[in-house]
Amino acid sequence: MSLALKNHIEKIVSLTDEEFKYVLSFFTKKKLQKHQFLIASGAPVQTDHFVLKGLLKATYTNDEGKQHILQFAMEDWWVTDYQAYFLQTNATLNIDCLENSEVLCLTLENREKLCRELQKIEHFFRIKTSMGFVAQQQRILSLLNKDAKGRYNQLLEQYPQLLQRVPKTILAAYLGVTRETLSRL
Amino acid sequence: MSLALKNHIEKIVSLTDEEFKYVLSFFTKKKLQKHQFLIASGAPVQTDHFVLKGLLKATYTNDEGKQHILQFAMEDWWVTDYQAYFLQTNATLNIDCLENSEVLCLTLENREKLCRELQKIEHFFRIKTSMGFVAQQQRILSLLNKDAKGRYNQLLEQYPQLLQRVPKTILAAYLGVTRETLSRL
DNA sequence: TTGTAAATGTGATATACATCACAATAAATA
DNA sequence: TATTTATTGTGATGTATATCACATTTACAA
Repeated sequence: MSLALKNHIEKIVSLTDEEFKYVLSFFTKKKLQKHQFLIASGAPVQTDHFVLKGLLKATYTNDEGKQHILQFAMEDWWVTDYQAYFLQTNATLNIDCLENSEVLCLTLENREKLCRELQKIEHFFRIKTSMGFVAQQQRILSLLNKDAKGRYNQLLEQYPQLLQRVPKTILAAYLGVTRETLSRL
Repeated sequence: MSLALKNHIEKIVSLTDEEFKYVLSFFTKKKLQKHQFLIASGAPVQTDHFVLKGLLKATYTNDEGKQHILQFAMEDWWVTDYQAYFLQTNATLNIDCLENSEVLCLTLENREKLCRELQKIEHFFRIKTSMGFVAQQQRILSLLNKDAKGRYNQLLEQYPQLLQRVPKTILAAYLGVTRETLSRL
């Protein structure tokens, strides 16, 4: 249900039913299977995505083939290759599904049109992005400050659900350690 | 000169002289000496800051007394303890001056008022924050991906000016290595 | 100028984590 | 169900970086 999006937006601004209907008309729904790619490195990035259902991961693979996870995205989260999306360049990230998923897609053009026409939505995205910015600062501090164990414990505290849904191999790639190290706790 | 702020904003939206005059009326100017604190850990965070002149660092000090640098801020950059600013809680960061500095201060109340009254400004902050978000994702990838040398080289490439203005001891705290390691390149 | 503090370089050693290797389960798929 | 493929644990060893210690240089202040 796209009610999820309405509830999500209304945590920041309230919308009439007509307004929300209008907002929703700018999105398209997409269903993906586990292991399917939402964004493939090298390809243009058309859309940002609000996750209705499922779980995805955004990863960067370096020259030596080592994969690092920039973010997870589950229900009510947004995910895309933001650098490529905002600058309209090709993706450097891969985003794929850890579970069957369902997302609402928003092109940059539609996002900007929506923000122009409904200041409430521009407000929503400004506040949302500010909160995302703060969350990322916390992640940076965590990487600077804490060792593997500390980062693992913090992740458990913040997102205990992830532990149930994601294999440890994958968690390790998010924490920036090898699966062996994580296995030894 | 606060022309710097006008030019800065106009990279994203254009403002008439009257509009800019109005915008500027929401800011207050503050001058600081080298070593002076703009934000002190534990105290409330009243304002966000646009740097007119000088150089500052935002740091987090952990339980063992080790200091990590979350960001530098020089001319045309914005800096505050964003978590504390947006959530109106006490600072967990310290922000102090590496050089004599001059900043324009904007309270959260004024920021929100300005955004409400002038959509252009809400647009400006939305875009600005989105770019900041992207820059931080790059920093996270750099911390996950690169070793000390790689991160150092990237910093040199991105901000060669910093090298002239900041002692290596301090750069090390930004890169997440000890000064000894950085000294050995 | 002289004295004190900050910044830098370098050695010796310790440690967290990576890497490689292999085995044991658990889960997905034919 | 059987067969393959992913996930996890654990040992042995290597390596980047931390830590501690001390000397040298540079900046700042009395």
